[in-house]
Amino acid sequence: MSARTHERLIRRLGQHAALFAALGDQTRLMILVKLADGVPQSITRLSEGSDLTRQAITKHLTVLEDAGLVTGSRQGRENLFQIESDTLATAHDALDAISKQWDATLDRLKKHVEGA
Amino acid sequence: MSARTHERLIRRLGQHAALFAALGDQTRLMILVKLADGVPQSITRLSEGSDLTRQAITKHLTVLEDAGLVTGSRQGRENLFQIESDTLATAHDALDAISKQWDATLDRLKKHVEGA
DNA sequence: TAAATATGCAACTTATTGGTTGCATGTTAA
DNA sequence: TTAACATGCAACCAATAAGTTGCATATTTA
Repeated sequence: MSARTHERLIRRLGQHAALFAALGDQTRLMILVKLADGVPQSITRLSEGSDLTRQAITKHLTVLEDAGLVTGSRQGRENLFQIESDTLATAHDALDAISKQWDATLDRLKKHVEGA
Repeated sequence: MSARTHERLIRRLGQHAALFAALGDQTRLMILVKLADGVPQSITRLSEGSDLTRQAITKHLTVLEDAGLVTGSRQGRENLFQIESDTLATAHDALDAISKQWDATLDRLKKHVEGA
């Protein structure tokens, strides 16, 4: 691996880490699940049924928005949030990158054991 | 959604959150990448090339192990760690669950717009 | 216009995380 | 049997995260 390739890898890891960190909270996953039906929802709406305060939910939404997982748009007195499926796909691909590398190793290993 | 289904969902979200949280750190992703070539490596080995202390790496390995992403086994005076690809697949599936729900919504939406 | 609604902003508290240093213990090799 | 090596354990520190309360502001609606 060249030095430049290595640098790129590091940078990408940083972005991915931020993404996973945003996903690494039960409340935030719950918010994503609520938004996964495609209907944009207000902060108050997203707070309903939770035992947390509206402000806590707002903070979580900020984290999700910074990670690019949701976007909010002010609509009158409401701030409607919706999911960003592309970013979700990015996280998906990051896991693929690691697991595929591992799978490739597994293949080589299997062939080796089989005497191929 | 029934109350029991809802409980299960919550429990699963908790597990998934822990998994993503473990993935949500640059140093830990780096460790996983190092282990992704399939060769079990000692703590000292995994610490080489990092500007962190061995103990810091040890802590990260503990987090990864608690999340089920790696396992360590003592071999003489070394503790050799290797990746657990199944757990990685679990995280993968969790993202699938959310993004597929979103994709389904998108499909319905598209059909609706197309007047189908 | 006045009341109700939805949100934003800021200060503050507590718990967790990421990191360190120092020292003890077990293992291998000269 | 020492010396070198690999790790484990514990105390400690600084920064960040998660949550709260209180108050201000903008937007509807009766």
